[in-house]
Amino acid sequence: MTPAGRREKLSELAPELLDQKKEKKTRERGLRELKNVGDNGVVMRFAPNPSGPLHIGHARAAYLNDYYVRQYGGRYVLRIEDTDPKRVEPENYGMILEDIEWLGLKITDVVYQSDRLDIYYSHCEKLLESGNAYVCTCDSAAFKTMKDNKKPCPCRDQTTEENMSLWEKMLDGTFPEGAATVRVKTGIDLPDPAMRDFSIFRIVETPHFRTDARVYPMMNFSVVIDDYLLGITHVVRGKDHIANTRRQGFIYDYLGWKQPEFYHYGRMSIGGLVLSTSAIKEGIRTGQYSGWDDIRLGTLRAIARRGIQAEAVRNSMIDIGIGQTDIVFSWENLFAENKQIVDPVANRYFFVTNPVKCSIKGAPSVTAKAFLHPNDESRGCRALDFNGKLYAPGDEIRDVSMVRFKDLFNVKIGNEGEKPSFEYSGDSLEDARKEKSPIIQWLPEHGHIKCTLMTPEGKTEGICEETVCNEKDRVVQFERVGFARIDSVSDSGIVAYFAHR
RNA sequence: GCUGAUAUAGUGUAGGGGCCAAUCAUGCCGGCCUUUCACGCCGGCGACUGGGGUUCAAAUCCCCAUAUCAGCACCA
Repeated sequence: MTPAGRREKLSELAPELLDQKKEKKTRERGLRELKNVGDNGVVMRFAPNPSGPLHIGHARAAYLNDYYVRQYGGRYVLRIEDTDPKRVEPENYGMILEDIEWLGLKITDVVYQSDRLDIYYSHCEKLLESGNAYVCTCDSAAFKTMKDNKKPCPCRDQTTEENMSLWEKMLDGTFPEGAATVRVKTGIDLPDPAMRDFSIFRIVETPHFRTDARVYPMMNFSVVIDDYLLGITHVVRGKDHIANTRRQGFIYDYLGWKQPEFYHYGRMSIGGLVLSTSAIKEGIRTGQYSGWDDIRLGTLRAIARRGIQAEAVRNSMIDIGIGQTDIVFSWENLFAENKQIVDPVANRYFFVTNPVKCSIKGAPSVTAKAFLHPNDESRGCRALDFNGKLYAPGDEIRDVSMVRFKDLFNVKIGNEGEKPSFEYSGDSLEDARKEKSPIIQWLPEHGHIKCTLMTPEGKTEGICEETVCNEKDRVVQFERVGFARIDSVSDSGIVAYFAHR
């Protein structure tokens, strides 16, 4: 029974089921509800540290939080966590902002932690004064040994006055880097070693280009202060922070503050890809990668360059959701999302690899018309002139006796001695179908341009239609090859980056 | 080692005691449509980690095992 017949039959038997079916189809993707959402919606945050541009892992955090802000309304705070002078570089700030722009996040507030050191200091002093923190001057390795054996270090018993004076010495430069740290008193005999008297401030002598401090808060401290002061209501972050959440709980308690709601999603590994910023940096330095947007990388700028749309990334991330299961990121699924977005808009063009110039005997000179998009004829056609000769894909005219050049005509392929010969064989599409001739792409003798198709595996040289020059920065579909973003157009030809089939 | 988390088709997800011989997407296979091996449409394939327990009833609750992951940094 044909699909139409089925539908007709169903409408006779049970018309209400037709609607049901449609409903299923349009089911929209979504995430689970958040707990304790107030009348004013939510305040969420995205908090990258500026050690490099954003990558696909950041996109998950960014979009998950973004989703809820859009869902419930409220504010979305971008917080630049730049409290490690050793890992912040000026150019990264700009790249992060660009990446966020590309992602299309609904950011409402932007704060830099390096602007807020005084706030952290004053709250640290509160903890010191209430006896919930102390300045530890032990060697870090020695402390670790004591901590591992549930033994308190001598500094733990210092008086408030002693702690305050040591704190002053941290700030005024008396202590060199590494000589002192502030610890929260959580309990040195806690069953979980990760909870025991962890550090909340340290001395770093490396200069910071945005501030001239030498004492910096540790993430577990600054995050608590900021989340509370900025009114963050819900935090969605990776499960690598699950211990941090519990650590931060101590600080919330000591300060008498209520915690936001926390959600921790599972680890996401990205198959066959270098994500570590330090490794990428090294690769760029040695010339192994062309830059942060080298298409072999998982940075957002790299996947953007390949023609992956931000919306496709968003859909993928929402689809993955906030489950705590560890997952393997699927390029396949991302590509499918991207295709859904890009297919209706991408113009179609011919791309020919390994081009072979063919003279077609007995063929009339014609101008072929091919739709820019087969499902939207209103967009018009490309015109491809044929004047006796054309370029055919070398690999596809071997071992066949007849082909149809798409939108042109049929050609019989014979073998005269060593060289194949080509003979016009009519315009009839039916004939080609009858013969089961492959329908293949081709390019005019004049009116084509060199085109290099870049893929993560390497480059493919070929030629494509001249008018592709007008598609710079857009995604096109090279028929039977796949979708690609036109990256550059010059006299020497076109460079396109392959996205996916 | 200690602490904690998680385990549903190849991949990602839904389902949180009976409506589950388990959802949806992707993938793969077959068909239809088509001057692309695209898109669209139709059909099919494919999974509850294992073992105990609770219960009339367990993918769902409990315990154990196994596996994986995370944290135990003066990084974030």
